Amino acid sequence: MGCSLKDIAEDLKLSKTTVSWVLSGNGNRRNISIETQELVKKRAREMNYEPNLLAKSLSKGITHTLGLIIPSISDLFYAQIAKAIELEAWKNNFSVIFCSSESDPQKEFDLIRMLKQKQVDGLIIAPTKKNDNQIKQLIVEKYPFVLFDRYYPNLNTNYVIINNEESAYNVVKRVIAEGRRKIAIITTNSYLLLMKMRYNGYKKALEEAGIKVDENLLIEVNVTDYENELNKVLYELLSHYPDIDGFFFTTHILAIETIKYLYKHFDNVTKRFGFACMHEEPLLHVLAPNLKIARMPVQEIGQMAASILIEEITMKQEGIIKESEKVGIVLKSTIIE
Amino acid sequence: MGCSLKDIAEDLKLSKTTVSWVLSGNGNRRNISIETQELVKKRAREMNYEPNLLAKSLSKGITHTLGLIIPSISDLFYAQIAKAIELEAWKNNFSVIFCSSESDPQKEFDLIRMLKQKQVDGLIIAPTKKNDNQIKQLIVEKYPFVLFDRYYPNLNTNYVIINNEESAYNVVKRVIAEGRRKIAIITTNSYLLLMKMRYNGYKKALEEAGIKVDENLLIEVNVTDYENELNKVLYELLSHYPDIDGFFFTTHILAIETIKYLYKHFDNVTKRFGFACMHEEPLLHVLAPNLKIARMPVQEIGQMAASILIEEITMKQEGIIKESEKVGIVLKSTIIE
DNA sequence: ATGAAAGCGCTAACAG
DNA sequence: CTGTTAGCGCTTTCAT
Repeated sequence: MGCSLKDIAEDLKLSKTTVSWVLSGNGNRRNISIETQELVKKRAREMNYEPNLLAKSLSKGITHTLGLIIPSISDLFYAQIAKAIELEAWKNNFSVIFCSSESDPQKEFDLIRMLKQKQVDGLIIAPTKKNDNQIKQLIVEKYPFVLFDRYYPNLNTNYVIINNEESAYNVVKRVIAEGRRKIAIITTNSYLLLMKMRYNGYKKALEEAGIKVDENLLIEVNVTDYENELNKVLYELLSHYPDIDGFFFTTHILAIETIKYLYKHFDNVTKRFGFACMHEEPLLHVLAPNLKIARMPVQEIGQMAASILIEEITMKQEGIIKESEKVGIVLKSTIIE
Repeated sequence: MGCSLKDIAEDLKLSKTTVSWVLSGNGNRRNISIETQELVKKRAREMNYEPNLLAKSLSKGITHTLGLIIPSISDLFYAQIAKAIELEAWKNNFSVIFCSSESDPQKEFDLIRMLKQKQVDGLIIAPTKKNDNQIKQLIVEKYPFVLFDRYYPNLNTNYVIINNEESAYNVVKRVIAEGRRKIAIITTNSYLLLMKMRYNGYKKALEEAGIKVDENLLIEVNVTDYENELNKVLYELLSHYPDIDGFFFTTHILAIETIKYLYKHFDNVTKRFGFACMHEEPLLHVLAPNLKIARMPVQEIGQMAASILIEEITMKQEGIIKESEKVGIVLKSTIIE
């Protein structure tokens, strides 16, 4: 169906080389006569020629494709970042294969492997695992990649994260400033460093205000089943400690579910409770106007991650090996109240 | 870095052919001795062999990659469908390159072209254009693809859509049943067939209830700038027709923005107005408990689209050409009140 | 039971 | 200015 370089060459009684030069835009640099160039281009158009990028990639050793691995593309936070990544990639003539790891280490492993086999030029990963040999392996192989959202502080990698501790601190501080004293923290995946940091921020804010940190007000739920789990856990929490007057949510998903729950079971929700959460969700602020939000700079996260990666790929491609000059970026959230 | 078939073959003093047979799992079928098979596999493991899928694809003519083109991956509706597509693809050993067209016909065009050049085995598209030559071209070329969300009724293609008219009708009917009589419709992209269908459903519900359809209550906004536009337009609408007592939104985005606006400018929003909208958004229902929703079967849409496409690709691959036996699927929404 | 060789569609060093 | 040739890594027909 599709015609190839060879077809054009034969048709024109030229060599594949010549045709290749002009069609890949190197006609002038290679001193192909203008007439020949025009001829080839014209014929290519007539024959509806489309280059086979697969063949080109195999030959040149670059696919102009990135691999993106995130917990789930249907999570708005990651979807927004994915969008920014895609845009930046498109600007640079890259496309992206997107993969949801489902927070499953095994699937993450398989995905990375598959993407490497498909010869993507680089990876952007929000890793799920605590300590990862595969990541170390990537480093050893000098495979270009950048981590975001989560990272490994003791590994020398590119990464883009946000100021988690500070954000949490700022937002909880504002809830305290409203006069709330008994603030519960709802969290998940606490084995992740970023969650620890958010907890630390929460703690710091309380301590600074002279409030004792109460372990009983720390609630952790399992992400995979939070809808059910939260209902149960919140019920217990609020019956044992009916004087709770505030919540800090370490993710927007937890905020959504909890506020839903509260609306179902309490009146005057926003009078009774103060709220703080990480990441903005469109309607949350309407529902709880007193909510303090640390808004994530999603565009920047995606844009930075992609451009850092593409930069590294390009360098590598051109043989410029700037050994171990990895870039780590910490972006700031915006506090909304 | 990575080693190839050839390396293993040389190392083992075997031919590439033999190594290829066993590593691609065809050892038995090709009568390679068990010992040789074990030997090869062992050595491959030791040498950390990973197949180059690019080369394999070029050779076999199948990439096991799909292209997905949607208006925007950061739109929750599309993100959910994308997730379902990805899952179904993964099950069948396919991966997917995702592309946001930004509702820009030119970008859509370029994306389809690029994906074809990258030799994706098939496309899943939520097309933006009214009438599309490129789509017709795909048909001529027998390029596997499936449309969803939007489609071209006069073209013989695979498609997966929902019962737009009926959904709109059902949901508006319920608002009327609550006693609302002056129901405005907020819509966008009315050139799209699916929007026309939703409008028809709205109209049908009104007419059936003996309510005159008032053109002045039909508001269309431009998606690309709806935040600003909506504010202005709603202000005017509500000053001219202060007795409006209900809204039907043809997309969840419009619902979100409008309800935000209403909460800012009115008290007793849910007493004063009845609401109906297409597609579910988590918090909307909490904010407006009287909202009638036509919930889209996002999982099914994605799952169906992907499996239809993969089915067709597989058929084509195996040379089974079931000429023009395209499948069109109309899924039903679920009404929530 | 295994291998030689051509081919997928493109690039690029080298020749002339 | 243009062509020859080998090669990217894998598959597959046809020999042996």
